[in-house]
Amino acid sequence: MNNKEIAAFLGQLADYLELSGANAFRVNAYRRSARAIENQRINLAEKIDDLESIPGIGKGIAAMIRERVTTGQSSTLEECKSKLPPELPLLLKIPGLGPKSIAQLYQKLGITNIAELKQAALEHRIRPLSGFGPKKEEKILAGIETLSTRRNRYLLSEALQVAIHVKKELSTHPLIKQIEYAGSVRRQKEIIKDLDFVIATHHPAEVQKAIITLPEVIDIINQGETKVTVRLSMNDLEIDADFRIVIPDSYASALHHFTGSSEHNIQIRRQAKQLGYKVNEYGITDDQTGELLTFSDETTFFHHLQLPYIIPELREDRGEIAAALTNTLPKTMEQADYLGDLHTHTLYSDGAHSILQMVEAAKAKGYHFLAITDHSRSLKVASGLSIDDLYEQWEEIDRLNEALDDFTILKGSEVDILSDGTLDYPDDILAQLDIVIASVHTSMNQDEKTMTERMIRAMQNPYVHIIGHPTGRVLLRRDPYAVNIDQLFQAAKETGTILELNANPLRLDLNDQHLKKAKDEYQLRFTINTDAHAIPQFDLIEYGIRTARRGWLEKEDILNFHPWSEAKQWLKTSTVSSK
DNA sequence: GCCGTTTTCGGCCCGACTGTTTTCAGTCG
Repeated sequence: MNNKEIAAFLGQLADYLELSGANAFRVNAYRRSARAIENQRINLAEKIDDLESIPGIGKGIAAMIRERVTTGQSSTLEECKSKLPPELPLLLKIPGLGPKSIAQLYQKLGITNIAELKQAALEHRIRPLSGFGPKKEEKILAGIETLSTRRNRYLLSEALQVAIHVKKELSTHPLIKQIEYAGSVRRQKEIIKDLDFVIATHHPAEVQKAIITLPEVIDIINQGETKVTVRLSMNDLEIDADFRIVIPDSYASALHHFTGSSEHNIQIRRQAKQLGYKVNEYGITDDQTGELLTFSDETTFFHHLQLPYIIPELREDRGEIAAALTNTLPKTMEQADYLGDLHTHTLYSDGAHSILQMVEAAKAKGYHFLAITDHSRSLKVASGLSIDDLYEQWEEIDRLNEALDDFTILKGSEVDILSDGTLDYPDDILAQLDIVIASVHTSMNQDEKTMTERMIRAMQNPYVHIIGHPTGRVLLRRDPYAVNIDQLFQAAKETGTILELNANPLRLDLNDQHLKKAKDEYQLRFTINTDAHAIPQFDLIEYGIRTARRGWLEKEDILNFHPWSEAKQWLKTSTVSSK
């Protein structure tokens, strides 16, 4: 049983407890413990006797985890399940419905699932309950409809496009002093549910009017004095957006507050409390004097809490406050220092541009090197290169390299890992390449043992330098391969194989949490590449770099931030290598 | 249920908005 499963188990307990009217702090204790476990570096099953050393886990929860891990059962969970219908927690997903309302619906009307709730609402049977009325009834019906029909998860790249556009539209407004998108988009999370904006103005009423009359607004969901929620439609994409309006003095605090994450904010407020302060979206209040302090920017806000500036990407309550207190935050990498892409495709396989065109685009971005890594021969759907094609490509690269100063084109391949873990080119061919990325593109449904062994076998090949998109997920479309990530990392460590962070916003693979784990527990090294199939995709590197920041990586950990003469020393060396 | 430079009890982050109320509970972020 892995940490994720244990965390899910505790989350399930929290849901049931909440629905049965348990003390909110007790419920919260379960949720906190679930979160603490998700962030644990060590597999809990191996730490089963020492669970109480994890902050947030005491005797009670530790005992429940032990029972669940060792027996596969949980008497507490069984008891909860025997008292409440199994589908009741699903009602928590309906917007506007919380534990109190659901408990009442169950107790008074015997509602146990969404279908029954819908029926009761349509028959106006929920109206007489205390706290319910016609509007609530309508809201519930709308919520059920939304749940079943509307898309409410977006790629970072999709959400960011809307956020940037709206920010630009409003920033020209004469009464808006400052505007920024906040929330998960600013933290660069890979999947976004809704947008958040913070606006500084002395004229909230006029600004509100400007917001609700934006051409993208198709629905006004909430409207208060300082907060308005709307539904936006742009590029065939509909997404909710919260706007928070504050006076300019409060802007920095509000920006921090609405950037979150909420778990990060809780930790910030705890830190503040220890210093005798109270933090809210308007500023920091001194407990002694009652004075509200405001800040010109987030940096001075953090400094007042005796912390260095923490970049938004790190604000996930994964230890950033503790690291800030000890000055051990990762050094922030900048895109300007990225020296070259090591995973790109050209017309030779399924790319859209020639080698020369790709090289010119790379030079224009200020790169110093570029690896051409077209697909290998068996990947027919992507026009994989035969060995003869490869020879032809090498000649072209040699010719181009001769004409280039201060730029190096590397001969590479994204070679397929065949279903048995062997590679799609023979070793004598691989040995002649500057850079070999091995990737899985076929038989993606193998069981965990088979897939893990397959990938490890590929890493054991002395000519494989990098594993491309190691988990194979495609966000919102395809699950990762069934691969044992710890075994994969261990093998990478033993074989000296570098793991890729594929920067395409559909992949972001490895993800932030994997990166942190791979660095902390296995001291691995990484490469960030776009996998560009066309020139504009070079720009996707920004998603990779920001995901790497979320994974607590630093320049030093990443191949692409080093000059090629240095970077190539990182690659696995083989005695038969011709290089 | 967890926790302690406020230490074994009594707190636990903080505020906006809605829809229901007749002063506020519930939900959300």
